[in-house]
Amino acid sequence: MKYWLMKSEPAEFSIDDLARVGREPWTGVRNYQARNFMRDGMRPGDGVLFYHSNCAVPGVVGLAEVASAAYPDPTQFDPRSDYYDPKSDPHDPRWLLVDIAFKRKLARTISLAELRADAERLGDFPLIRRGNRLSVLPVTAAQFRHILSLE
DNA sequence: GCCAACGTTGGC
DNA sequence: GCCAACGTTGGC
Repeated sequence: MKYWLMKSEPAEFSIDDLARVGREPWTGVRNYQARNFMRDGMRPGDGVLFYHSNCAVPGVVGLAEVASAAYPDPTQFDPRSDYYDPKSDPHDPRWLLVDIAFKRKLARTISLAELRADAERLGDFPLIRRGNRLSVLPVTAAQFRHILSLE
C-alpha cells in the first residue's frame, strides 16, 4: 500500500464536492510525471491526502483513497472539454486517470505553511520543494502518518 | 539536440 | 495581480 497527495483547486473541485459525490474520476491531469504516478504507482486502496491549492489557505483538507486502476481519461477525446487533447490517439491514449473515493474530511486544514514549518520532521517532500508544481505526488508512509498526526 | 519563447501552476 | 519556477513547443 502506497500513499499519495493530490491537489485540487477548491473552486473547481473541493473536498466537499468529493464528499457529496463519494467517488470521482480524476480528470484533467496533463503532466507526464503525474500521469506516470497514476499509471505505474497507484493501486486501489492506496491512501490519498486531498490538498486544496490556489486558494486562501492551501493545505491538506481530507482523506481519500484510490478506487480504481488507471484507465484512459475520457476528457482528452472530448472537443468541448477544457482538457481536450487533439494529439492523443484513441488507440493509444496519452492521458490516464484513476477514480478517487472519499474517506473523510480532516477536522481542520493542515496548511502548507505548517507543513513547511515541519520540514525537518517530514524530510524530503516534493510538496514543499521549491518550485514544485506536480498535482499528483508520492508521500511516504511516515510522512502520511505524521501529517495526519498534526490534525 | 539546443534553446528561446511561451504558457501554466500556484504561493503570496 | 504579481511573479518565480517549471514544462512544452517549435525554429534552427
